[in-house]
Amino acid sequence: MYSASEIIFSTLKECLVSLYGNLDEKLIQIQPTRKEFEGNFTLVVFPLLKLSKQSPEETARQIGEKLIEQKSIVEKYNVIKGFLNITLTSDFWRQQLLKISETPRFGFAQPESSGKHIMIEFSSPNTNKPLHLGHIRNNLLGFGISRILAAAGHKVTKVNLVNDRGIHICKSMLAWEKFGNGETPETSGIKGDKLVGNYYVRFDLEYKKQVKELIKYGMSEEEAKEKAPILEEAREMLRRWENKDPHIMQLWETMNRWVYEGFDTTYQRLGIEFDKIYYESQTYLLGREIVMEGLSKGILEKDPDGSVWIDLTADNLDRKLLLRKDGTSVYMTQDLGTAVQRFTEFNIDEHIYVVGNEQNYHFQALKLILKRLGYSWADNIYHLSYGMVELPSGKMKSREGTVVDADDLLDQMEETAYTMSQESGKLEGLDSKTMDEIYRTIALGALKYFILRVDPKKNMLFNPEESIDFNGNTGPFIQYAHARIQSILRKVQTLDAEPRLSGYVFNEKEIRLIQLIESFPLMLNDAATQHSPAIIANYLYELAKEFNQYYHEYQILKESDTECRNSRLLLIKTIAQTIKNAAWLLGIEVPDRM
RNA sequence: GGUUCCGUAGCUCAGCUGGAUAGAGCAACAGCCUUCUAAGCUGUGGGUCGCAGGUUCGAAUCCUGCCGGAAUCACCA
Repeated sequence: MYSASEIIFSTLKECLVSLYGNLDEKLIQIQPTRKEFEGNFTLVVFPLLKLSKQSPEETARQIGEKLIEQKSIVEKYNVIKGFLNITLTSDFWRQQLLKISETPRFGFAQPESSGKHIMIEFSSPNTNKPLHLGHIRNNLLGFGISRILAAAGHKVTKVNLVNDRGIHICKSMLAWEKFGNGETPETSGIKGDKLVGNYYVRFDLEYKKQVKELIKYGMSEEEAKEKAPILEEAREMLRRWENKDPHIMQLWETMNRWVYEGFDTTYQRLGIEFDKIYYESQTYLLGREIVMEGLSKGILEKDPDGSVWIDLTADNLDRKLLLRKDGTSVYMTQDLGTAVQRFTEFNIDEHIYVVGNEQNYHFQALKLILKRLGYSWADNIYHLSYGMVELPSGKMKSREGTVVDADDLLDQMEETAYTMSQESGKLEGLDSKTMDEIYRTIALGALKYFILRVDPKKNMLFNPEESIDFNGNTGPFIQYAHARIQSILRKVQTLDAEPRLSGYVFNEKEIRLIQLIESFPLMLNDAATQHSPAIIANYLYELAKEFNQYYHEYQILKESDTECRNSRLLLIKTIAQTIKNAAWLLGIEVPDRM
């Protein structure tokens, strides 16, 4: 079907051509009419004045008259300054509504119809600490974008590259060996990822103590930080890991397993899943061959000490290390390797990395290096760079324990949902299992909306003192609108007249709602091209708010005129459907009652 | 110092591919539940869109410069 904006565009174009002859399409500027004026669409006439050679008002009137004369879908128009406000007929909007209501997944493209295969990497946790609010933002963004891109018709592969090796893991392992007394998730009753995280904090505590001690004995701070015995021990452990020392390998596997079990619980709770999970312990050697090849081609350079570099100063970046003097690889080397592997072996067209903005420099360099090495697809790498979640006290730091834990936050929110629900008594009569499910849905919806409604690239603030709100511009607000509609629909068994034939004339508010529903595909498209779930979140809010106002102002079930009643029922049913679809893109479920 | 991003109401955020009188929510205050779910609705107060120039019929939006904040510029990942 053609959208109203497409129709109004071609309609206007036809009229303008007949008035002024052929013209540049860019001159036709159409926007939805602002709330305070009458009309559905507005044509800005200023750009057309050169053609009409008349005043803005006269030009607008001329075009308006032409529209009325030639087009039956145009009901009326009005002119304010240089703006031509056009009102389309109620019947036109009814037809649009009918078509939408008959398309359950309205706005969604056919699966994989674009022919484009996009890989998206997100989450990518370290296995030495539990997930906190910052990770939640990463996960929700990645998952949201995946759904949005899939809905836009792309083939999407979601991957998670687990950072399961390195010095930071050894720190947890070492602290556990030293201070753990054999503690396990089973013996302690602590969730695996938290248990391991505790030892990461424990390590840092000990490390700081030792540094302080060394400084007291006259060492410089810099040297002390470098030479603390426990850090040396951790380094030694990493060396033994790299040499596959059986004892270390076993410890590593055990503690990682604890973490994975913990992660799985949290992922499941958040409703997040992946198509493929990579482990860095299996990919960290990738990229060396690519570097060697670049070296032989003279694109890279070798220093006297044997380390390999690329000089990016011509592009305003620095010199970047690709292989250490001992020949081992660094972070960048591995990323080069995995990128080449994914583009060539999986034949993907685009690769999105959901990674915090602290790594902007890294990804800028990554793209540039790949380009220098001759990979033309380097331009199809997109770094979805998102801002930090900050606390009033500043950044979250796992090491220092100043984080908002993902599980704790969810628990707290479920508690809020429970309390609010008990107070309202709306769920009375349901069994406790169903009720629990609803609390979970509301808590999750609140959290997801809270995170996703903010433009990804902006830093956002979370104040743990003020718990996440369930009123106003929130997830539950949107869920509530849906539940209200379902509540009405539950009470009506059949539509006792065919809405298709109805002579009911929609009022302004109703047409605004239809127009909003109708613009959903545009929003989806915007969200996909801009990689921004926030666009969908804000759209949802607008739709829910508009509905709530409508709900308050007009009767539906009690409307005696059946044509009116059925038209309204069709409208709200379609609103519910749209809310559900849009919320799904964000991973937010909408309950039928709450 | 270089690079990137951000700066809109007391707070949290929309709006930014140039269009009409800059919007929401929270907080404050005043109303609305014998009427389809009050997690809602209505109203009041609250703004130098960081500052200064420029581009033009028109700038919160684009350009330049400054100011303020964040991140980054590791033989860490």
